[in-house]
Amino acid sequence: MNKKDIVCDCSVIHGDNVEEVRKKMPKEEELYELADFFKVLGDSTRVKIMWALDMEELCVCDLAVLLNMTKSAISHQLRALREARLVKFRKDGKVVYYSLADHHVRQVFEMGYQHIKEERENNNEENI
Amino acid sequence: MNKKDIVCDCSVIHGDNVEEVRKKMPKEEELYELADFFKVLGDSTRVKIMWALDMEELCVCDLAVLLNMTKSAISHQLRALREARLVKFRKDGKVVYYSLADHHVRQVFEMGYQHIKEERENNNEENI
DNA sequence: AAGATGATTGAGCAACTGCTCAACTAATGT
DNA sequence: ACATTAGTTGAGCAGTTGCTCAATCATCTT
Repeated sequence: MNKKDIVCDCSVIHGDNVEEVRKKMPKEEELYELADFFKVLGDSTRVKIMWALDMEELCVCDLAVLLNMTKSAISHQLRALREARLVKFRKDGKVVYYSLADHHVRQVFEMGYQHIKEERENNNEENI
Repeated sequence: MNKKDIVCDCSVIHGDNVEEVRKKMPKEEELYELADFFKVLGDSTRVKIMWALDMEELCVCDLAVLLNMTKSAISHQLRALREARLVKFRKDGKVVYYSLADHHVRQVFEMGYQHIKEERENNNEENI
């Protein structure tokens, strides 16, 4: 009955709420996947790459020049983006062209951008 | 004129595209902020907390019980969420109640969830 | 005032991340 | 065949992150 006191050093305060939420929560596995999805977007280099690819299909070299980084560094990050299925690529001779995998991602992306934009505006007012 | 060969060891392949993209890119500062925003969501514990708070206002203790973690661990993560302005809180006596700060966040959240759901379905087909 | 409890905090440690460097593959051109 | 160039990869290192533990704060109860 006392499934609470395994780790937490407190008496249950709102047991009913907790149980209700527990029932409605998505599967552990899905939440991990969701966190991983955001984790991939949670790096400034990858954000820049994604933003660039949102505008134009580009090769590794282009991205390296654009972001002033080595091809190696870019390639490592592209790997993460590939594995997360956020970008796709095509080969043409020696050159590998990358582009966004998915319109969905762009939406999440732009919504996040909108959010921080609004945050900025709210901070600038600073008096309500 | 040769702003390219600072770091990258390759001749510019699509210089025009690169310059075009460079012009259109948001400010460095904003991209960092955007990455930080996603970084905060990019952890399974924080995702769980956010998901729980999306359903119900909860206190630290509730969250600790729900996720079977110490109050300390939860509190540390709530701090990150607070600083990123993703959650807000109110105090009632000793108890601190947390809830989502913003409807925006929920949207990003749910869109991300939808994305990984679709990914899963596509993977299950595996033959087109 | 003293004790109990919810919550926060800082130090410290193990695990993870992002870059560099060097080695490598693959395709092109001579 | 050889050199060149676009891209990938693995090891290694510095910096970051998420948890634990102990101490502390804040509020309620007695």
